[in-house]
Amino acid sequence: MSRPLRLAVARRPGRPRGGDDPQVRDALLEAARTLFLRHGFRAVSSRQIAAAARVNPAMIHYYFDGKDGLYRAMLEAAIAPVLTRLVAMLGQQETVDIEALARSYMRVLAGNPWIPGLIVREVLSPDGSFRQAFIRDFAGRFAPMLRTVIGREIDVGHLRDDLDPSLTCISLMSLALFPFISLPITTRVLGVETNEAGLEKLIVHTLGIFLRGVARKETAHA
Amino acid sequence: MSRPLRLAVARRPGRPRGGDDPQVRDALLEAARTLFLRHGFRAVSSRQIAAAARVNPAMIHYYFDGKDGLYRAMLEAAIAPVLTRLVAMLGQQETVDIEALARSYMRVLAGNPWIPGLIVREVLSPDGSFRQAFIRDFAGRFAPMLRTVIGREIDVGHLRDDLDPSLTCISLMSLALFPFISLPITTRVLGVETNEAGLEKLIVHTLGIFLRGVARKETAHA
DNA sequence: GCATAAATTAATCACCTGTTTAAACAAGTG
DNA sequence: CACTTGTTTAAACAGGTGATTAATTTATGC
Repeated sequence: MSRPLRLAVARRPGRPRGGDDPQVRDALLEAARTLFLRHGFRAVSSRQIAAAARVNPAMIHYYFDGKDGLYRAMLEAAIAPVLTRLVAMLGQQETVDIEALARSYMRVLAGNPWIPGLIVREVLSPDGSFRQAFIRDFAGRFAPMLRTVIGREIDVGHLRDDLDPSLTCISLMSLALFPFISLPITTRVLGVETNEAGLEKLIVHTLGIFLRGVARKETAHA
Repeated sequence: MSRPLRLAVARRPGRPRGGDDPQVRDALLEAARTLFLRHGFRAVSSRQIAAAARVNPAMIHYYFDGKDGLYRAMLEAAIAPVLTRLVAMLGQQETVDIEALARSYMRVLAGNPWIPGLIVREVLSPDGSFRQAFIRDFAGRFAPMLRTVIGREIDVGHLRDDLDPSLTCISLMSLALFPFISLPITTRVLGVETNEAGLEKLIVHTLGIFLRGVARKETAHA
């Protein structure tokens, strides 16, 4: 029992044995993702994040140049994969099937439950700190793309010709996104189920509403 | 020029002449509404509110027992009138016209632009501090009511009989609410207009999508 | 082996937070 | 007049904030 403290301390000062370990950096990113997305940027302190990552608070400044930098890094790490996949999905194919697009979009939201929360907190909230970047890097490109696709469908005659493309965009986004951002409420006041079967029912229902809502009279939904 | 400071200070200590002035209290409530709804609870300090109200910070504790109490009072003052009106609107009439209901609901949102922001920040955001009360006092009553109304319309045969009432509720809320909470984004990426004409177009468009989406085949929309 | 660089710690910095206190002043009351 | 009550102020309080520093330990290059 000569040096009992050694066992309690996870890591003593000094350069670690292994080469360059991304342990500390990754632990900080993970803790930041959990805490920032749950409680928001201002509500979480650097000390809390460091404690959750079992790391010294000074490491935040060492690796990310402060709390702001950690936040930015966490946002990029969280958003980038999904974003690029979604944009690629829309950019690859020339003929876009709106139904398939909405379907995979909703599956992405259901598969990454932190996305709706992030959108609500950082994009839709007044003063959302990510709003500007979100508009520039994503919405600014995605929304006009979608409008173009819808406009073409209207011109071709697949959709009602009295539709406004922009407003139809909004309706589609509303139907596809809002159910997920309101999930914490609707599960409690409407008893919506979040399992796989419930998700599939939601998708089918939503697509049913939208497709009937935009279809020409002759082209009634199957 | 014996006591020049008197002119610079707006009010010296002591009981004011008039009876009980609600000036300070109201000034605090107004400043709180402006700042809280714009920047959120945590981002605004007591000193900022007091400064905006041109009042000593201690007045917050004197009148509202602290920042929390001021927040609660501000929420109640802001929500109560709209809330009671909306619930009364749904409770009075026995035969509910869904189209008229959605229409007036959207007009309320458009007429009180701070409501969408408040819902996003305090209800939909994770850790939204108003979420519990919102569910208990409003959504918990409003949503089941709406579901009942929709379910009856399905049973009567006005709507498709393969519709799920709960999911149809969500679709209606999505279509009616989301365009307003996403307005700061869509105005910039889709150029949506927010004037009276644009609002009317949005309402007509949204109702067109929804009513066609839920209508039976025979009962095609006008 | 020795100097240098990298990684980590404990301690501390200046500042801001919500709140509280003690006093000052004005009005009402006897 | 004295006394109490209500309102307001300036000042301070205890605690938390992000950021920084100096010291410490280890790994690496020569």
